[in-house]
Amino acid sequence: MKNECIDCPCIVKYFRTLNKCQAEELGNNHVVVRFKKGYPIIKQGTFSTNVLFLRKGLVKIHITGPYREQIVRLIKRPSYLGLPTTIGDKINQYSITALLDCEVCFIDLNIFNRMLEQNKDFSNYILLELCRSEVESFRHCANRTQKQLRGNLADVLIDFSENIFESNKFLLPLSQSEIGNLVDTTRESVCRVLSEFMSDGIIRMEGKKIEILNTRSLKMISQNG
Amino acid sequence: MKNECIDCPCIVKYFRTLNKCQAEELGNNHVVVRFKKGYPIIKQGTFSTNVLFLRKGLVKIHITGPYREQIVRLIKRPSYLGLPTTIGDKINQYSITALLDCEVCFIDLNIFNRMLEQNKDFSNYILLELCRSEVESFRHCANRTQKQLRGNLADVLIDFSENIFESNKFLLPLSQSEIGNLVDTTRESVCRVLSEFMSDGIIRMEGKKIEILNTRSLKMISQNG
DNA sequence: AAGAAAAAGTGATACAAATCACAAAATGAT
DNA sequence: ATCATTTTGTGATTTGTATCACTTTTTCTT
Repeated sequence: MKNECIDCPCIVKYFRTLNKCQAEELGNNHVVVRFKKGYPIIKQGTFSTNVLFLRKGLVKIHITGPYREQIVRLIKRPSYLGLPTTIGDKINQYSITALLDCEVCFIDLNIFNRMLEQNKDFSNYILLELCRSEVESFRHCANRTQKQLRGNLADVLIDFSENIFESNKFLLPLSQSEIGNLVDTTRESVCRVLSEFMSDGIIRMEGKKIEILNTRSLKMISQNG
Repeated sequence: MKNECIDCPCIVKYFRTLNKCQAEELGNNHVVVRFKKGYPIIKQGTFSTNVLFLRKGLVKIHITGPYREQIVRLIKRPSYLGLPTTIGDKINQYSITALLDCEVCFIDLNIFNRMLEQNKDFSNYILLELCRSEVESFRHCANRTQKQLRGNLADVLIDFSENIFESNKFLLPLSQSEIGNLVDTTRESVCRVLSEFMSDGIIRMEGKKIEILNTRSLKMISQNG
């Protein structure tokens, strides 16, 4: 499963284009690991000494709450994974699981820290990343708790089409109970609302393939709960 | 309202004790502002070029959601305020309001950035702060959406007595509708549950003064929803 | 390709909390 | 001290969603 790679295109290439730091610093101090769809990348409660960078695929960040599993957010490439916990106390506060086949760079924490220290642009960039992601979490959370089911589901569908797949037609890589975990509801309720959306002609479903037929309606539903 | 202060004890003193950076760097590049209970310190959507440090008092972080006001968290001194937004895109993503009389240091963002650049320990400290607060947000959010009202209210009371006032007897600086905004429910429901807690002998109330009579019960309620 | 396991669909029922509607009490302003 | 305003307390009713129970369909395994 593991395979070393000296000249892999992940963050090295990413930084080269963004001009964020000397890509050379990484050298072969990182490793690319492939994860098949559905496999865990990080497990809540475990110890971590690597910074992860998602160079291919899509993952979910989820935490085991008091009663059910809760999906906090989805992250698509290219992006760092779990920065706050790796930089923080090293104990992973959440799990990360592959929703599609993924390729993840594991960067040694020492190297990462050296980069942080030596490169102002880079550390600035990381700081900004953290800020953005916290604000993002706030918004996400506020929306979810204030809207009701139809609104939240509409949001998920819109988000998928706009940000995750950038098309109105996509293969939803989540089961209905996973969608439930994302919008804080049960599998059954997700099913019911999706059926409603279908019979209202807002979406069309074929297995896990979803096509959004009426984005305007979805946005309306998103707005008035 | 405003008054300059060259030798104020806020962050200067704070850093001196924590040995996080040369307190001198701040010099008189910061200003202390006092806010009376109930007054807004930062308003969502406004532009900010200062880093804030709460040296006295208690504040709420709240965002105007699609339907109601939502309190994201309470912050007591000593603590930075709104770091992610000030460091980020400078537009405040949430409001901050004084719950008790407060004193806040306004530090010029340029100075703050210079400190970040020049002092490794300091920037490390800020990085850690950000990480901690993000993870904290996750947990808070997950708990709230998974438990039901009684559990959430119990949590708020426990949090107040343990972290905010460090005593079982406190003057609750929130109205019932504010508590509602904190646990995502209505004023009426908060009232009802508090009454229940009273008649169960778990708490005692005199106006806004709340005394916790049975912490064990509260923890039980917190645990099993 | 066949059988097992997981996911999806859907009705009936239960229930926590929202909403509405007032009255009582507390707090602030003049 | 008095009046106005904001908070609190509580009942009656509605409602969105959870829960339970079962069937059908899809997906995975060997």
